[in-house]
Amino acid sequence: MANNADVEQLAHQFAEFLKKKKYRNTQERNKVIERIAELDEHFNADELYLYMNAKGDKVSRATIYSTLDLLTQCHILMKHRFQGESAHFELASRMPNHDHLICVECGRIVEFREKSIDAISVSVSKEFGFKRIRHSLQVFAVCHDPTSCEHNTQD
Amino acid sequence: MANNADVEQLAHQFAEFLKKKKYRNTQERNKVIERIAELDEHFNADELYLYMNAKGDKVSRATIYSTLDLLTQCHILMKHRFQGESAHFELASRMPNHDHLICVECGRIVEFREKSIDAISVSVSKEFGFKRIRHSLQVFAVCHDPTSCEHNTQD
DNA sequence: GTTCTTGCAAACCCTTTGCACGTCT
DNA sequence: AGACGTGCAAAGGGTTTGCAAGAAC
Repeated sequence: MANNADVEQLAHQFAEFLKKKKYRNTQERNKVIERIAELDEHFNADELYLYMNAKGDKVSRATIYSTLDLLTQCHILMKHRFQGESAHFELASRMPNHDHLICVECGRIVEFREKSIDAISVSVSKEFGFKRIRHSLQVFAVCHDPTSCEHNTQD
Repeated sequence: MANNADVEQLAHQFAEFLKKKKYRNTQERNKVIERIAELDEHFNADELYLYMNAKGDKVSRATIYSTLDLLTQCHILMKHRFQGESAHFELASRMPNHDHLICVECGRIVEFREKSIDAISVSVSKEFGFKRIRHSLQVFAVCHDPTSCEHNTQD
């Protein structure tokens, strides 16, 4: 939980977005982006809510959800949905164009980059006359680490 | 809604699964598989429930959910989760190993087969010491058909 | 001062569950 | 007969929403 990805740069990017859309630049929204920059891992709305509460920030769940939505709109965050779980978010800048390898036994998620998938998704889109925006590839598998598979749920 | 994929073969496959697992072969479960064989498209639990009700079958939502789960377990159905929507199902035999191209404007879903993705998912799994089970690739894009994009939500 | 955002709790959707009744073996 | 499956309605988790109070512009 100590990444400190360019908070300034993120805050700036967010402020620009808000201005362009004529949304207000509130304290809560700024707190959210500060805290998000501290996170290294995927997180969901409730984890962020609890994290911020633990840090003494007083931001409601409703605001968390609404701000996460804004941050996804302006591509600061990527929103993922693994299996039947709650939505997970992560900084788009953290590891561009990666996909996920998910252990169906222990829930562990490994990130990987495989550039050919990008090219494939572009060519498939073109083939059907679509304009590609992004893709999401999830590979479900079983990891080989029995200890993790027995004890962990999302490590 | 008129495919009539091998109902017999599906029913047989399901019956075998039930027997092996010592689950009971009930009227409701059989009705479900019959109706599913009639469906050409993806569907969700509620759509199936309404479809069956319209056809005069009296099967509760609880049973629909439980039966869809069994059918997924024995690989007769594939279960997908697109975006933030409800779970969608489709016959696995309908189009093996395909992935989805999704228009973010109109929601239209195009299926495509691109065999190289399978190979990639296997080699990535191996690289991390995982044993691949399956993958799910969703390509988000904008389709070029303005009419559809304006009026439809899931066509 | 007006409009947008917040916070709270209630509503919401999809899915699962508890329990009494019915059905399969 | 006994165990399991069903149907109903209620509960559950995650997310959204309505409304009154508060902050941004």
